[in-house]
Amino acid sequence: MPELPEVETVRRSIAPHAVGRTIERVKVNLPGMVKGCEITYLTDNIIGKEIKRIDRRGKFLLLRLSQGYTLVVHLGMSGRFYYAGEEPYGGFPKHTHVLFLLNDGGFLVYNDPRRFGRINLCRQPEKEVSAIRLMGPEPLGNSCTMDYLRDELKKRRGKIKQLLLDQNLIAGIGNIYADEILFDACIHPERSGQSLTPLETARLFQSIRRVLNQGVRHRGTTISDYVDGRGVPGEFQKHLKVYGREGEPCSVCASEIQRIRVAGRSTYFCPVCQCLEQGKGSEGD
DNA sequence: TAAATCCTGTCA
DNA sequence: TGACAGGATTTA
Repeated sequence: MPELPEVETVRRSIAPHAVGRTIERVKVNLPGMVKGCEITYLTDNIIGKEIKRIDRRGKFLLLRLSQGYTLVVHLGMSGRFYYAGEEPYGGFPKHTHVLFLLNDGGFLVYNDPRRFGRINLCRQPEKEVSAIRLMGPEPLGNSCTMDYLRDELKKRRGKIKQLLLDQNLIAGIGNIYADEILFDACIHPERSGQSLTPLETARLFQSIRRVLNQGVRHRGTTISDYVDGRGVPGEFQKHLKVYGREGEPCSVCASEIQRIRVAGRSTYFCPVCQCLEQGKGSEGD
């Protein structure tokens, strides 16, 4: 579910209810969701800590706690992380795996039907969590420059769609936004990254920033599961140009949107706007 | 580089 | 009943 815009929206919507609060109790219903540290380490050390700040790195939420601890949360494919002012009548929903009771009587709720997510407590996530350690720059930050993108595309192999999904190249892009970015940049998802012309690389760079910013502005994309930190769905699904639109007319040229499989993922594109031969050098991949 | 894997839920 | 789903890691 959650890509950069969704995780960023969760961060922003949860912060007003969590920052400044203290974690009074923690309840782990499904021990398997705690990965990367011992459960007892988490439960023993998190009690009494104040949530000082909430950061995001790629698709990770980082809850900075007092005394140097960080609660690391990844939502996987179907995870939800939200604030609830009180326990709902009839109890928390199915698949609520971890609960944090705050000192205002509210809860931070971690719910994940497919269990692909993870939670752990550590002191230096940027060093201890390898996915974060190896992660590429933030596409909406200053460290991700066009020069960086051009140089990386030059040395990597593979299709551009797959490269956009690689968190070690650029952090936070997932299947929906990769397709929307490539449509915005008029680049076929199966083009090899190395074959992009300087002009196309420049377009891609702009499209990454533009589309992700749009996603954040519309508070994320809700296809089915995703809700923000207060349980509110996003709006960007109303603005998707290609993702999930197989067979529908392209909003630009009215050609039928196609669906293919790239790197094991469903991939939607316009065969005319994103022509495979556009600016193509020679090779395939 | 691709496919299998971890899971449950939903839809055709 | 089978295919597929917003992710990431492991394996062949």
